[in-house]
Amino acid sequence: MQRHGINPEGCDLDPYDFGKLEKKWKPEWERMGLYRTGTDPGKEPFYCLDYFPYPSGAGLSVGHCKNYIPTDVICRKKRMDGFNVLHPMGWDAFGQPAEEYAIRTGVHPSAVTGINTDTYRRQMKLIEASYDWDREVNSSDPDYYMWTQFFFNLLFDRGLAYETENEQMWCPTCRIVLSNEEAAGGICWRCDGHVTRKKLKQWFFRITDYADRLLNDLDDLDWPESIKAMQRNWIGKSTGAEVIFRVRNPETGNEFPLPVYTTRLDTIYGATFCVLAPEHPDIAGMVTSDRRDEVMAYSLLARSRSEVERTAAAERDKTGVFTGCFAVNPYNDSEIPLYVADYVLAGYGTSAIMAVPAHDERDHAFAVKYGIPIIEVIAPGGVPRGVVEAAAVADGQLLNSGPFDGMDSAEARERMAEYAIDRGFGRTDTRYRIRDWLVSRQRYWGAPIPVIHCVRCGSVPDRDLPVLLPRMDNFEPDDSGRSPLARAEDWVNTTCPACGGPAERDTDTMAGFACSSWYFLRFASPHEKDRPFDPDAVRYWLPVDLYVGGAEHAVMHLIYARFWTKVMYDAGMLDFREHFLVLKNQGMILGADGQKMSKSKGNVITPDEMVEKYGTDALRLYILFMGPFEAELEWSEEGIAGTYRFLKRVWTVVNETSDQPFEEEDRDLMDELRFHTARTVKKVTEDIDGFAFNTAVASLMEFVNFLSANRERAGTAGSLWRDSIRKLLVVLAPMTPFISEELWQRMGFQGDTVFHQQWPCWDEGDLVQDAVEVVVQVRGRIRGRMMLAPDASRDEMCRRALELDRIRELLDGHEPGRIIVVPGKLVNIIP
RNA sequence: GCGGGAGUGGCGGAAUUGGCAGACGCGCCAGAUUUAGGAUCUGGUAGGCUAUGCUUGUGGGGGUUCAAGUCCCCCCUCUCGCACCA
Repeated sequence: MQRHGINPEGCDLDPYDFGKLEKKWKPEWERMGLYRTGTDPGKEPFYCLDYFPYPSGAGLSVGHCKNYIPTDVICRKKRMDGFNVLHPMGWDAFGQPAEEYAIRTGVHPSAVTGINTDTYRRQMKLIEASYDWDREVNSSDPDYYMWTQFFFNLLFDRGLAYETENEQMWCPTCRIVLSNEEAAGGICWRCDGHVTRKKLKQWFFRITDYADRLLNDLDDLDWPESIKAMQRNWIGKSTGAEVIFRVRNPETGNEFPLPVYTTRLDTIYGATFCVLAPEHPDIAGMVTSDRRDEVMAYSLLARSRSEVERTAAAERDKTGVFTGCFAVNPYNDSEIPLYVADYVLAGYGTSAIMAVPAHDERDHAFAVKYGIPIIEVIAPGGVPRGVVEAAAVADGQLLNSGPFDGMDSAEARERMAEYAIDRGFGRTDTRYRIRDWLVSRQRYWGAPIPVIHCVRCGSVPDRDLPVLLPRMDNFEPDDSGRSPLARAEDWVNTTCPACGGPAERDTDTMAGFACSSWYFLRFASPHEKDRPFDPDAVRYWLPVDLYVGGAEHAVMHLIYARFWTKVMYDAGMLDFREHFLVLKNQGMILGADGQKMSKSKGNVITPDEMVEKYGTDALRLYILFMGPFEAELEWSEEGIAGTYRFLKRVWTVVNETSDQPFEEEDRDLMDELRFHTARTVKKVTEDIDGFAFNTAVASLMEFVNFLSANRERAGTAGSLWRDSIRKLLVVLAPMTPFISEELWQRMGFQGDTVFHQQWPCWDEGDLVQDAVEVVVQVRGRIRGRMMLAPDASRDEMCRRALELDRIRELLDGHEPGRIIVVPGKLVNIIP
């Protein structure tokens, strides 16, 4: 070992051996129960939660650490700040991958899940994440999922769960139906495959009833704007009007009411055709016999194509067919043709529209293609723009609109709605894009839907919970849309809880997002036997103070869970409407090649290999230091080597100066030491609280550089040096626990562990320096510098600046015209 | 198209009530030490020039100001999310 500094020759330091420290302190901390949830009645609660992870077979990569290490630092600091901290971990353990693996290998999913959770737990302990493992939960455990089923029943009892048969989003690869959120863009969220449709009877949760509250309550949440924007967009509130057109079949003379939804009622005099979605339920009655074959063929073709095909085709070209029928505009009794076209979506509005080609781009494209008239009815800014070439979508003044001519769009929408209400053919209406939450899944490895189907009583909730998942050997799904559970006949056949007659169990399981919609409540009292949670414990710990995870669940987990909380609030079970007050999304860690880490690309870095090579402390510190918490960053092995070197410098400087005589000889050094120590403590405190871990580490590096540069004089600063080391170790401890604890013990500081120390304060007085450098500018350009007292007067600053040789030279005898002075910082002279 | 975020050295990034651009780290260069180094230590490191100084410089172009990475206007690029939602 190379010797430096002041140690006498031959007295070698033992080198920084992270492996030895980890081996020494892990069992010691375990024995002390350092991570147990605080119960001190005199302390404030702090609940910090990481996203509920699905334990995949691949284990954790360093990317996951970007989530778990920062929250761990926050929790450790909060404990030192004197909070009772709840920092739990558990497993979102139901789900497809374990089931797929089980099908391939014949190992039961519960066994697969056990292996995977063991790996996750081991790795989380490897990076020394300070979870209270006594509170671990597992959503596939009957003690847990019986309460997921309990909440299903709660939703059922409150009229928020219903069964309906319809065309559902179906992923042919996963052989499962998907919720709207899981099939965004027609792409399956799990396998990225194209989604098709399948007609099935499924359970839904009525999340649309809560759309307005889900939208409005977003305003008060401290969440990333992007997530809030995504949720607002997903909920998609729009205000408009529903107007009833009459459809006349010229062949039969029959008339049908056709409600359409529009946000542009002001353009209704420009409606020159109407369009039904191919899925519209009443198509059959609104087609003439000569058009029937063509219309039905079109409707069938449209419905058979995947979402992605339909959207992609639609971007190229609009298609549709004439039904032979006509719709009558209730405002002016004009008769306009009725089409079926796939650019009108089923499931939104009334699945039928009035088309105004003059003022809607899509209608315009369709009208041009099929030679339909275009009538201009809006003049933006009072000037008709002409609508032959393209639609004019802006608001403006009405024309060609009978009694409404000359009105502005906004006013016209109101007047025209009143007109429709008076005459009984329409009303104002609010619509949302969000659809009800399809919750049934045709899979084995999930929480069974606790419903019994009885011919006499219908669908009856099973109150005898848990409804246990039956043990099965073969649970491979098929293309039928029937769950594998349907094959467990002994389990399926049961008796009706209402009438006692023979009945059958529902054979679907719940989507995994049901399990994760309440787990944050379970952690408050994870071992509660007779109820999902202890209300007192929930009142103490909830809402969650800090929730951290990736951005990928913006419109899935994060919206479903908010819905369940509101339902529980309505049921009187909770006294808050939102459970995640502060949400933060960590940025992804990319491979060294700038690509997403993936097994197939071979660029995955595991914490295991990094801990082996550089130690847990260096890994933790690098994750914190590599860049802003929210930023997407590339992994760099040179980077972690850098933080490892830093830790070695810490080790050296503390050990080399640990045994100092207390002689107060060097006043300058003492002042500097006080200044640097206070500045570092302040910066680290504020940066950790502000989630700016990278700059907190940078300031610690600066501080250690300062100590290192002065280590030969350490003994001349009296006890101050030792005090600075003490504070350094305390603020370093949440980030790098092992080296901090070891050096704390070596220094012989008071207390059983560095983690039981109070977080240090700083004295603002220490931050005031005797002299500060003041910049002197001429015309905004720096021409000189001078040292002055920080509280020097404006006059003194001016005088001193004008005395500088360089400045006199530049002024060349001229009087300065104007002088701007920023006290303690700068003087700017304008000649 | 709509919505969110971001453009700063060779690289990751600092700096926001407008006040020294490039903290800290990586990489690189030079030196010291070592049998050796992918170890350690010291110093240097935005570009240009006629180099103790001057000048240019935070995606581009304008503007406000004594002073702009930061504020205002226009534009470009990247990125993420949504996308025929009437």
